[in-house]
Amino acid sequence: MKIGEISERSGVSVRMLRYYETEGLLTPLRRDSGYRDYSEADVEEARRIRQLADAGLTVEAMRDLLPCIISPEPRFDPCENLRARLDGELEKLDRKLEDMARSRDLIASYIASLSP
DNA sequence: GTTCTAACA
DNA sequence: TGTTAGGA
Repeated sequence: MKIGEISERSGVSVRMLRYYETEGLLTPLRRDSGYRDYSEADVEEARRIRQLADAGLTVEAMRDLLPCIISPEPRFDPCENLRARLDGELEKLDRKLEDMARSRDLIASYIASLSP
């Protein structure tokens, strides 16, 4: 199928689908026309990618995680680092949350000093 | 009308 | 990420 169809079916923009390909996350075949040719499996892969992206994960993190989501059940060999990776992402989010909380308090104090 | 690459306000 | 240019 062409890029437009997989885009609609996966909810991933055409722009992002091309970007993910340059990052090695998706590798569609090429037709003689030069058009990308996606498989049915690519649709599922694209949907997984969308979920990870929705979770705020970077392409780098997705590269580690995607191989572990192939089958919802068995996740052993290639996924020893999955826990570590997710823990790392969680820590990154925690730090971000702390920074945002500080910004929030700062802005709140500015507002408070506005009209006494 | 769709897709491609490259590049930008 | 969107959008646009210029081709195919």
